[in-house]
Amino acid sequence: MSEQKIKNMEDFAAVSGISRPTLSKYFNDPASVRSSTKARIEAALEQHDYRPNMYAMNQNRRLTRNIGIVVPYLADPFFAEIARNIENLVIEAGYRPILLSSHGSPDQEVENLALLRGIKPSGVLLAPLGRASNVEALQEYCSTFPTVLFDCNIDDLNLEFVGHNNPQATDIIVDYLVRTGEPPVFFEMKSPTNPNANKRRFAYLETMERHGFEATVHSVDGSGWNFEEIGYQQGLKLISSRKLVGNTVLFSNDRLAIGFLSAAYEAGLRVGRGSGCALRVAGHDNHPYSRFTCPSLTTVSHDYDSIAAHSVARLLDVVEREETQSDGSERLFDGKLVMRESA
Amino acid sequence: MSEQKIKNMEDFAAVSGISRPTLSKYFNDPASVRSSTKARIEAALEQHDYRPNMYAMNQNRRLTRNIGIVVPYLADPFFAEIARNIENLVIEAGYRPILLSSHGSPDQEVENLALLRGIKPSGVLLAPLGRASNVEALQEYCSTFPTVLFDCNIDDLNLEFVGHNNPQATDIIVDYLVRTGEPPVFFEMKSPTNPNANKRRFAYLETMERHGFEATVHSVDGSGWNFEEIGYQQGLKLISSRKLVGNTVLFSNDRLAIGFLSAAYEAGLRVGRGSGCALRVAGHDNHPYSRFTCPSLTTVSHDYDSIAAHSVARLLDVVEREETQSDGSERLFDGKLVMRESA
DNA sequence: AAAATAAGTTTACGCGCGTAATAATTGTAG
DNA sequence: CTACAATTATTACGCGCGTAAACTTATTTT
Repeated sequence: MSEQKIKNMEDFAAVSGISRPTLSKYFNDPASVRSSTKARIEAALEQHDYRPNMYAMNQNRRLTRNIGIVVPYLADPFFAEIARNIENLVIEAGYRPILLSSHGSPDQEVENLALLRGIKPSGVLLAPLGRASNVEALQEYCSTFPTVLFDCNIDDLNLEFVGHNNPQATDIIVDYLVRTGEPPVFFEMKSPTNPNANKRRFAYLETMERHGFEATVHSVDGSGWNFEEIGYQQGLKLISSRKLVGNTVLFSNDRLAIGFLSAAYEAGLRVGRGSGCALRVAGHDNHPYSRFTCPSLTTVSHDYDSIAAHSVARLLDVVEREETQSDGSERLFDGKLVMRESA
Repeated sequence: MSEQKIKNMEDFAAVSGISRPTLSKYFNDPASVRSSTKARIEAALEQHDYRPNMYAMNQNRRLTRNIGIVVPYLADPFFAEIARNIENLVIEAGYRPILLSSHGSPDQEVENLALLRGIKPSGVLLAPLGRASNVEALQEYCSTFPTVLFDCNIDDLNLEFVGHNNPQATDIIVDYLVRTGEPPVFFEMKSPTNPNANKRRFAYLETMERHGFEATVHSVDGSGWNFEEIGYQQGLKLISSRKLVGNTVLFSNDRLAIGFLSAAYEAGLRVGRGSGCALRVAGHDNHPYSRFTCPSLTTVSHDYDSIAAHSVARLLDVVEREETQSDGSERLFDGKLVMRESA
């Protein structure tokens, strides 16, 4: 490694014997130069350790190769996992992911998009908060760059969406519960931010009707993103007041179920499929921690891989082929039943 | 909102009636201009919606006001929580956080620092992987910008560090366990990446010796970041082979304990403080999910708030006052005992 | 009110790289 | 070996903003 200080592309052009415009081309897209010169450049790069100034680079480029990823709440392992998958796919495709969390706050969500706009991203993958989102503001920003929504759709935005097939997922878990015992009651938060919860309730009601069973919905109080706490507190309340109907509970998501299982344990209620059990519990999402609850949680999994892969693929299609962005089209992936011990 | 297109600071200077250099000063630091002009600028901003081009801005600035935050594994809620706290503090201080996860990979860790170097951050808060880290590479990069280490120290880097007081934390949890029942055995991974685990084992051995008890360490197989899985699998193995010594187990971290509790439940082993219980379990970290285990997990909490606040404060001290970075100084915050039901 | 100080304006240049235009070179096909 | 196409080199300009210097205006001090 030679010790001359290479502070810009001009210097590097000098020591590498390659003209600056060609270097510029190379850094923009290594495949765009002849393979022999590519080799020469890369040899020189190993010797001299130069990296183009990112700010100067992106100032005049139309394609920054930055991809924004915005999730509603990164401290939720569910989103952390999806984000991790998406990040890797974005990197593999030769782009640079920029991961932002809205921390459950609509203002932060808008802030994140504002930041992204300043960064002139090639595209953005957005999992919106949902009903809490500031739709007008999002619309404003999302019109600035190619955007694909994932996990949670907002119809008014009229953007491409890829997500989970909530009706189908609800179907298979309800079917399973019905086949193996009593029909389930449904446990949800009264006013969930995420519209998936509503879709699941609708699907539950519909499926129950089709089966000819009476549906029961427990809509509990609580707001925010501390779902386990809500499941725990409201679960305790429901159990101690003996208002819980039936012996099978389907939760609107795994995190509520995780909290509830903790409450059931504390209340001495045995949960599971066995004969000695008072209650069966099932969830939605296949949350990373649902394997380790007591008992392990029967749930229905998102097709994480497909959702991540398809979101990224669709966005890059729009970005690379400069496709006109199709409006409001939806692509849903089926859930898979995950049978564990809780139901 | 007027509809003239304002595409750069010059245009905005024209419509706002303020000279471009003054605007530049304002955007660099709003407090650096007279309050009357600040008001005029902000009034104009509401009318015309202009934001300076971030790339052009940062190209020639020495202080980009970007703060890099690198954590080893963001899908771990423990780090997600710390990162969230730190992000908020950084924003409050008027800086822009850029959160990156190393996803458990030393290469990714180096990649992250390389990316940050390209972004010319004002400073970086780094929670390294630990023993797996590529120390030489980190050293190379961290000499480029002010860096404060948190959560996990690497002595060779000789950087400022703020973290958890592992010896003290181990002391209080062992003390508590000893006071309330049998002395604990220690459960850990055989070759943990995180040096905190080693510090905790040392502290355990020392504390046990001081108490005059015989120490027992179960060092189980397993690598990677899927700690719950390791705690579960190895826990099952230990339980079924009846090799578990004593009736009280202290885990090197909560995630292992969470997995183990799942195994114990499955094996029909009742965990807790009560008379009908076969086993007491305690952890380290006060992981966000430790409240919701069955039974809830007795553990010792990091002083999250202080660690986050102090890391940020120290970094900004160095950044703003251009202090020479003190070498290798350590600041540790005491843990707090969290008594729950598992021990 | 005059002097001293602080803040803003004008002017001008540079940052590092994108990119267009033209000339020179290389590689390939006939 | 010649003719052609595909790359690369040269040259030159612009992007949007930071910033320095000299000057002018507004505010504070005495």
